[in-house]
Amino acid sequence: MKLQLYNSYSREKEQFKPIVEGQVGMYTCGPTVYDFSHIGNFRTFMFEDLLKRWLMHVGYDVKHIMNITDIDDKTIKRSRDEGVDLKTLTDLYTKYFINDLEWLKILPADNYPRATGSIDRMIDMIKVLIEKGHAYCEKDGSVYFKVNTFSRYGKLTNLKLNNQKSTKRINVDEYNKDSPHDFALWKGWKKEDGEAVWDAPWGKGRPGWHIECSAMSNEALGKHFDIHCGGVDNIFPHHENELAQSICANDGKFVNYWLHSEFLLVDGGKMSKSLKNFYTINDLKKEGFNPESVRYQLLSGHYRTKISFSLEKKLESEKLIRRLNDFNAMLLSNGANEIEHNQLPESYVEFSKAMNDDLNTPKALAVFFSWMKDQMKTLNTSHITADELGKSWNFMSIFNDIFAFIREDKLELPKNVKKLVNQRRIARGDKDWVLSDDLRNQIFKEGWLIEDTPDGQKVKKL
RNA sequence: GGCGUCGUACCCAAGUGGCUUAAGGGACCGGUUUGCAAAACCGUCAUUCGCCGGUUCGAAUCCGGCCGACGCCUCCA
Repeated sequence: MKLQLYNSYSREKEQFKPIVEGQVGMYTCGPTVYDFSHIGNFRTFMFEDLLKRWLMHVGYDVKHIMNITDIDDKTIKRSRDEGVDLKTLTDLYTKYFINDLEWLKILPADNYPRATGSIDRMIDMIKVLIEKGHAYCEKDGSVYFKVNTFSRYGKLTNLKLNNQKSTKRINVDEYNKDSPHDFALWKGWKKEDGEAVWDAPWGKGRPGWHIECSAMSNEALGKHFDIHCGGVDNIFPHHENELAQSICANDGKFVNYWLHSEFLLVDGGKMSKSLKNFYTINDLKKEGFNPESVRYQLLSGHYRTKISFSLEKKLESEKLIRRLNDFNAMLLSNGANEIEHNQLPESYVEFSKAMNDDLNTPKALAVFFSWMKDQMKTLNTSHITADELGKSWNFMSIFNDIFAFIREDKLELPKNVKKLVNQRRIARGDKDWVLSDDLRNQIFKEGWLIEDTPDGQKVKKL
């Protein structure tokens, strides 16, 4: 089975075919760096990471670009509120963002272009749009995209413009646009914008939100590329507008596959800063999460279904991660990694089929776990051939290349814990079970788990 | 008002016409093992897929109605 991906544009699963054989150009909408990103944001980035890892696994050379939005209403407001200049603020939160990605073991993009680095390209595109009659200038120096000049407008979103209800968020009187649906390509300078200002032929100001992605994807991946991802909330208006302006400016094709991940819910509802029902990576670290169990929580539901994040699921995911790591350790202790082998167990076929079916991770995980159970049984109860071990190791390695659930931290026992473990070894030799149990409790309180095996004590980090 | 998604065991979650008298994970309970634990293993855990009706030889899966949850409709991943 070949890779099938659900394309938001056609609203169906399509077989994936890259523009250039063997290569994939992938653009993913990155964060607005005015604050810490939360776990909901990371769900999307995790999905994109999964997609990229799978594309790489099936043999594609992936070029991945993730933009950093460092100029918009929120960044400007925040820098004004805090009295910090815009660049200092956005540099800081960009750094935090990259650190969080690293902690979550999300593979870095090939490039993280910043919006402020592509202003010239944006101005060029806007110029073209004005020349072609797709955009118009207003007295205040703003430039708007004229939505009714693009007949396909609304196709991605499946919205019929004349059928829309006016919501509180859209106050027609505030704008001097021809139509309320027209969106800003360029925003004329206002006093609140301070020094966030660039010169353009139609007046000074700053870019609108959507034009940055058109400009940056264009620069990095060309006018026509394979995959564009984001969260579902980006479909409208962001991606719809991006698509319209890109196609109109470039007279042609833009993106072949639009992929969107669903929301992450907390307490059954959408995360929002105003409800304070969101977690940052720092919050999760404080709660004692390890990156692998966060990865598991985010990847154990299909990317197009809403999932709930909860602290209660922490135990479930940790248990699973521990079991996986035990299995991995078991393979290692049997020397599985030293066997040269290029075959895979039969279960891999089913695993790969699930992944190729629009990244069906719950199914793929089920296949792997079920296989793992059989393997563990064999390892525990009977002899396993070198041939089987080699195959198992290959599957385990591939699995970890995709999901990264194996903990890498080399855990050094703290001195005091080491001492307690030694004392316990002696107590056990003396069959002093009372002392032994007491020491086990003490070690547990230090955050380490003791398992007694025929080969002696095994110590694991909780 | 328009567009759309979803409702499967105590919890999470696949399956979308016969291969399923419903995967996988977690919790619970019983057993093997253990000095006791832990881990591991074995067993148990939905005659049933929100409700009602229809299509069909056959439906969790298709159609209709109802109930419930959620999202989008101009700057939120």
